[in-house]
Order: sequence, then C-alpha cells, then structure tokens
Amino acid sequence: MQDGNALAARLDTGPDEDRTSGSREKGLNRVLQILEFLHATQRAIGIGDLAKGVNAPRSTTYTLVRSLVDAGLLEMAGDGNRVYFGKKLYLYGMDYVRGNDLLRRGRQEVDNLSRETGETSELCMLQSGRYTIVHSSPGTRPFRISSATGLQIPLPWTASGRLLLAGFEKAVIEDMVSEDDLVLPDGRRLLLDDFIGDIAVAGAAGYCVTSGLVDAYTKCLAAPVFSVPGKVEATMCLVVPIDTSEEKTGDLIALLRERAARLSIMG
Amino acid sequence: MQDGNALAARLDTGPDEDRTSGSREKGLNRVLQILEFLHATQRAIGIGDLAKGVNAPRSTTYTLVRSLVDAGLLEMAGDGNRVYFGKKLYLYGMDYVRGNDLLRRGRQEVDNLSRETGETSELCMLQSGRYTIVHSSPGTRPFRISSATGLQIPLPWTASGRLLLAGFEKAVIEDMVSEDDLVLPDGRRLLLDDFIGDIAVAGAAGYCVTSGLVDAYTKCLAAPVFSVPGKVEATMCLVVPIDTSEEKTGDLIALLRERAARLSIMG
DNA sequence: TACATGTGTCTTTTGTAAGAGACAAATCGT
DNA sequence: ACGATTTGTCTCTTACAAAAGACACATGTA
Repeated sequence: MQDGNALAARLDTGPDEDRTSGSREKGLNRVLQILEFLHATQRAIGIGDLAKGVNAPRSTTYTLVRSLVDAGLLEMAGDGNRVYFGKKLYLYGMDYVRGNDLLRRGRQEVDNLSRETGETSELCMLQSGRYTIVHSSPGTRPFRISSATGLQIPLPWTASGRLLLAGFEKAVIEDMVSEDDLVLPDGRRLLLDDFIGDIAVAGAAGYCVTSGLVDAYTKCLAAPVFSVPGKVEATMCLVVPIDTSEEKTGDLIALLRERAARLSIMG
Repeated sequence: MQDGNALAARLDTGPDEDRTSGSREKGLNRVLQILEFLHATQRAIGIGDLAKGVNAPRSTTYTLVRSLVDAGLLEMAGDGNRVYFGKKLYLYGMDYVRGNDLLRRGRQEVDNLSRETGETSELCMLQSGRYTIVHSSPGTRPFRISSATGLQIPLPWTASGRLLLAGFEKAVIEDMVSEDDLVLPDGRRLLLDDFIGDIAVAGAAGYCVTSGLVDAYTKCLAAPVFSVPGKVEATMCLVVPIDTSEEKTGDLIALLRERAARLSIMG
C-alpha cells in the first residue's frame, strides 16, 4: 500500500522552509509537519510511519501524538494504532467558516451553481502561496472529478491560478511558481513568461478559460471574487467537458461572473 | 451581539489540567490553549489580549502566533492586529469529516430531520469528556436557539448527556461531572445520584427526554447512535417547545429513534 | 527455531526554546 | 498638546523539552 503518493511528494518540495528537517526541531514545527502530512496522506496512519513521514524521531513523535490526541486535535483511528484528524479540528474549522463571510457565502454559491448547471463547481483561494480548492460541489455528470477539498494544485495548471495572481508583482509570481509547477500532468512544459502574460490578460478580462491543461477532457472556466476592489480574494470555477459549445460556454461564463460578482464585497 | 459570554467563562474552568498555567509551559501546550481560547471567544482577538487570555508571556505569544500564522492555522483578521482561525484549520476539519462516516452521514440526517419536522435538530458527541454540539440545524420556528456548532454544555443539563454516559462506570461519570455542572442555568441544583439514575434509565429505554433544564421554554428529545452494539457514539436530538403535546412528542421520539438507529453501525 | 520488523514505554543527556525585560513606535484619552 | 497605554521586535539566560537509545513485547517469515 503506497501512501505518500504524488501529492505527498509535491508537498515535500513545496515551500523552501523546512530544508534541514534535521535534529532538535521545535516541537510545534514537528506538529505542523504532522498535520500537513496527515492532510497529504488523507487517511489514518501508524505512528511509526508518521515518524518516518515527517522525518522525526520515533520517541518524539509518540510524545507529540499523545499530546495531540489528548487535546482532541488527533484521534486514534478504528483498529487502535493509527491516528488521523480529530473532532477538535473539525470544530475549529467550523469556527473559521462562521467567522468568514466569504467562505460561508461562497460555499453556498458554489453549491447553487453546480445544482443549477449540473457541472462541477469549485471555490478556490490562494493558501500560503499555493492554489487550493476550498470547496467543491460534484455536479450531476457521471464523469466525476476529484472533489477533494483542500487539494493543492500548481497555479499554472488552472484558470483560477491565472486570476488569483492578477495584480501581483512579476517577481512575486516568479518565486511563487517553481520549475516543476510549469510542467503539466501530460508532460508539456509552459513558459513562465507565457503564464505571466496569461495572468495579465485574465486580470484585464475579468475571467479566464483554460482547455485541457489538467486533463485532456475538460476545460475550466473561472471568475474572480474581489475583497477590496482590485484585490482577487478567491475564484469560482466550473469544470466542463472540453467539447462544450462556444455558445454554452459563453452563457456559463456570464453566469459565473455574475455569481462571483455577487460574492465580492463591494466597498 | 454579545460574545464572550457564559460559554467563555465556562470553558475557563473546564478541564482541571491547566491549574498552574505558571512558568515555562511547553510551547505546544500554549498553542493548544490559544486555539481553545479562540474557540471560546469566537472572534478575532488582539495578540496582547490573547496573551492575557491564555496567561502566557507576551513575547512567547508573539512568537507562537507568528508560527501559526505562517503555517496558516491562524490568520490575521481584517484590520491587521487581530488573529483568528485560518484556512488550514478549515481544510483539516474537512479532512476529518471526509474520514468520518458517522459525522458525514449524521450531518445529513440532522439536516433532513430539521427540515422534515421544522424543529431544531442536533448531532451531539462526547468530546474529551465534555458534551459537544457537533452539528445543528436551525429548524423553521421563529423561536431560535443558538446554532453554535462546537458549543459545549455541562452533561447534566441535557438529554443527550444522559444517553452519552450510558455504559460508563459510576466512578468515571463522577469525575467527568464537576460540581458546577450540576447547577442548572436557573440556579437549581441536581443531585449527582439522581443524574446517575437518569443515565441508567435513559440507557435502558433507548431514548431520553428532559424538560425545562437548559431553559424554561423547551424540552429536549434525544436518541442514541451506536458505533459498536452497546457503545453510544453520538446522539441525535430535537429541541421542541415545552408545551408540545404528549402525542406529538411521542411521534417525534419514534422518528428520532428510527433515524438514530439508521445512523448506527450495525456490526 | 532463529531473525527481522514494528510497537509502545522508559531513562539520560544536552542543545535550545520559553521567558523576563527593555526598547521604539504607534495609539489612546483627556 | 501631553503622559499613559499598547504594540511589535530584540536580546540574553537557563530550565527543560527533544532526541538518542535501551528495553520488553508483539508480530511476521525464512
């Protein structure tokens, strides 16, 4: 059973911070790594494996996990020697939703949109420099995409990525995007300057469409949600079959832009 | 909008662990206290106040908060010098939901139930020895109860509390319930032995009704959800006006028990 | 039967993170 | 305008948490 899969690998190389995961790390950092690792594996995991996964001493891992379990942030899973996220994290997460108008209303709009159109619909945000699907709603199509909330995808692979980066300095964009991010799942390689060009275009147009980037069968329509005028806080996007007609696509974009605008906080 | 209310006060005296929050606490523990404090206050708070709130040195608090913000567990709120829960916690919370059949299906059932009956409906669980509303759905009645997910209430105040403790040793119950917990909001005081008696009755009956405990205008109907046969993992409950007729109450209990049974995992 | 591998709990050692305190700069209250 | 308070950042010290590693006990497998 492989566990630390492509996603995990991706996360490892993610930020450049934890270069020396070496010795005598701060306990809190170990904990943060543990949480991130569990998020990446998406399943309960043995403490031994966890220690390996975050590259921490076994004894330390046992101690930390115990603290976290006692606090309710983690829970021992079914059979008894695996851990995963706990109820406390769920409760804190709901607190976050409650305190965050945009997310609360955004989830609602996304659900509506996917019900009305029958297409997969998503709310996306920039999360510590990475593109994140914050909420997604499946759509009725048999054809299913991963509904993995919290999934992180390289910015250049997505329409939303182009919108989320609108208004950032060129330099900032450059060091947010790694070399690997520019390589599409099918092996093709984007040019950084093309991507930066796309961002400018998308920002000016107020929407963005990408075809066959993440996979060959879908296109992705995205529209920006603004917090303050000019600042893109999130995007809503629709994932539709790549052969959707020009006309229908146009209609969907119009709808999407309207809903996204509704979400935006108008000064 | 009142905020740091009875709940906050209650949480402070909650577990007996952090008696001497005194000197040289472990960083991780401080973090856990910070999270718990934010959960109690339910709004963004300044770092200085946070330090006071968890009774930690200011310098330490600044350091920890910075780590947490960098990690995305906390976010700086609007005006810039307040913190609250961050997106990461929301994502982890959704991971928990995804990995937890009971919670996922339970939320669904609760929503159905409140839509069908028009009454406030809740899913409750024992969370580190305390009663917790894990999910609640408002109901159509004008008459609104707090829909605060994550709210923690003393076990003896609720019908669910009586069911959740079914099957526990007397001694365990005794040290789970503090003296304060036995004092109702209106000042009346329950006897511990009566409460323990109630638990036995509720466990045997397979449901529980309490009238006018938390407030004078409602009664609370609860039914157990089992994980393994005999072990109460959660409860579903309905909050109805105290003058609801015997007959209607009976019907609701039957419905509630059916839905709760459906949630139970049948070995 | 031996041998490798994983689990959970100890003890001991030592590198460092928590804490006290001092600071400048910003904000408040009158 | 003026002290009084709060905020955010720094430095230095030492109390203590993280790590190493030994242990006892399960498993699985050659």
